[in-house]
Amino acid sequence: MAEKVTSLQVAQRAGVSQSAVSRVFTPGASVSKKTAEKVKLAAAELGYRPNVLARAMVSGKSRIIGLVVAYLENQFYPTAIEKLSNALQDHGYHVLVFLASQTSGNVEDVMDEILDYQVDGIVTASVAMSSDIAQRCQAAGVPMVLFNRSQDIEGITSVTSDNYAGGRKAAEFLLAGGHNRIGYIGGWEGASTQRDREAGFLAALKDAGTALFARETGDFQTEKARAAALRMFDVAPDQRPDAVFLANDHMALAAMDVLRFDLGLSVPGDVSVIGYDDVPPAAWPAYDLTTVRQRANLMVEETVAALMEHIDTPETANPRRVAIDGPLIIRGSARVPEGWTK
Amino acid sequence: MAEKVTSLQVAQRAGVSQSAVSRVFTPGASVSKKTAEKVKLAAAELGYRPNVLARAMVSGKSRIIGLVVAYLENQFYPTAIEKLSNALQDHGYHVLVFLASQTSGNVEDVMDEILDYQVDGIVTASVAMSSDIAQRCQAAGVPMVLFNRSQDIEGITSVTSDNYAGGRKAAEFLLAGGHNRIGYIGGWEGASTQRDREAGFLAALKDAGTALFARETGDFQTEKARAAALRMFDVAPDQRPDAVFLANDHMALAAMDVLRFDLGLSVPGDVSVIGYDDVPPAAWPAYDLTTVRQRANLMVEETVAALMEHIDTPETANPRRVAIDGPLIIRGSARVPEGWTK
DNA sequence: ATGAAAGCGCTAACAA
DNA sequence: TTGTTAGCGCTTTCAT
Repeated sequence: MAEKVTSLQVAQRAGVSQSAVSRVFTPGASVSKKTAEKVKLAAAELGYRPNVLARAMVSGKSRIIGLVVAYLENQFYPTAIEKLSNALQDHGYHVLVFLASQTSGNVEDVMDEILDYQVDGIVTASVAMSSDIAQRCQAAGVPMVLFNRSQDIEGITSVTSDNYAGGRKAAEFLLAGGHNRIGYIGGWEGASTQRDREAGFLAALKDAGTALFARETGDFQTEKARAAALRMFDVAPDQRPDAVFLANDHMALAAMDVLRFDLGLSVPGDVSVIGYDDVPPAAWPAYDLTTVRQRANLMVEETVAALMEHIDTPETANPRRVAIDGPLIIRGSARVPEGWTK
Repeated sequence: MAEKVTSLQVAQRAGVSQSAVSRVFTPGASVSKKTAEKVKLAAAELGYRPNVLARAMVSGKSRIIGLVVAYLENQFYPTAIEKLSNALQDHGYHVLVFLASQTSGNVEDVMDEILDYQVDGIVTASVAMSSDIAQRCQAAGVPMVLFNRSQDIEGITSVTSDNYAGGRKAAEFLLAGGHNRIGYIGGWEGASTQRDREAGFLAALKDAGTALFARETGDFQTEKARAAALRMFDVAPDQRPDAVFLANDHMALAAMDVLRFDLGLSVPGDVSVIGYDDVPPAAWPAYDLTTVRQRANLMVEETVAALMEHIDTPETANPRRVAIDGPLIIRGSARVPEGWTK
């Protein structure tokens, strides 16, 4: 079996020094055309490829980005991971995945593990971040960007959609549709997405002089969202909201099922439903969910750009909080006000 | 800012040799209780953590598993990745993700990149594998297991569901339901899952003396599956199949939408539909899809077990082809034959 | 049980 | 442009 081929072996075969080989495989190095060719030939014959780990040790750059994810149930994340991983591959980086679930300890432990791998940067997708952890990364000189979460921590870059504005859009649409018994089913209360979406939603309601009619929490989970929907809608008709905004599509889809199949209500005839994310199933005809789109492509682009900037030019890179505006995608699950078009 | 702490610094602070520190952080090494305590204290004070990359260089074990994925559209994969990553974390490994998409070159290039990272093992999820590549990995001494794909290559371990048996189950259920104009919409023809599912399906049909009524290809993609469904069902009623089996749920969901919303047909009144995978949306009331379940948990367990075996005891580990039987989950999208129960 | 010393495969000064 | 030399931070003999 073909054993590990080192740069030294290539050097010997090509009749050059080991460092010459190293130079040939280092983008910006100075080598003559002739040497380069000799080396490349020898390398090809031997099947040589540089050892990334050895390179990482001496150069201090592993070309690995640590990605911390909490859960993948919400389909927004798989999509985002795919795009993120792709974008980073184009920059010569690869993604090392860390799941911050119960079985593997808490976020703090995970961050330690990440740092052990000498990653060049960290992306946390929807994970609560203590300022303590953030500081440790900063101390270690490892840039971090929060994806789909913002945090009130000085000097930490985050990329989100404009959740506040998105919440407003949902409310304005419902208001324009003539609804006046409007409910809200929130996500996990610790999430900035939940807070900001609700804040925008409530602000727009308030601006219109309307009070929230009902509120429940679904914790971003299917079963809890179903339970929340039942609590809110399995009541006397005159106690029932005529519209509901849910903090994400995942919950909105579950709520639509409860409304239509458990309670026999019509959507949007009896109740208008709006979600947030615009995950693929939201567009499926069986749901046709009106929702605020998160522009995953843009969010990923900004994330990668920020990360590269922090890695390449740490001195000049300044932390920022990017909030990307997303459109309300008008479909059939909420009554369409006069003058608005799909 | 806290600079990088090395084992040497810890050693000096603890008043021991650098190798003593190494031993304390190496599970099976011999250190006295006293030294261990001194070292641990010093390490804690300094915030020392071993550098995984340096360890990998000398030990030859990176504790990194390369994962090659083609696409994450099919929701079976995100789920599987999450479980896989979790299981590997419990064994002290982490997953480095490689996407084998167009933008990043073909599978071959990706495999080279993976090997550059000195991974201890490779899992390929639904990726076509040439015997050439497989051999290169074997030559490099890196164990590989194929997840959800089998391949006719000598000596390569794969873990799949029992797709042939699953295909049979779908056919038998449809047959028992009294259907006699049965159609099949296949996935990407290069996939072993597609081939095996169809082979089992056709075999059961043949056993019953029934011929396939119609066949189309959906390539495992939403849009192509929609188009295939339209070709198959947008015809004169007497030319229309009364049942259809699709090679995965992703396509089955799309087909149900076409049937009900584009063509105004009733499911299962006019047409029975069966899918394969049992992804979460299959259970949603709006679809309530009858489907063959892939037991992701078991598949992941087997994958991890095989991988660990190949890594820990390469001599005694023998390649195997694991096919895990999965039940037919009877829901509402296909007529339930007398005597069968949900 | 512990320390000294020799690398793992590579990059990055530094000379030449 | 090239070769020589010195490490990167760690594990692992080998003595002691």
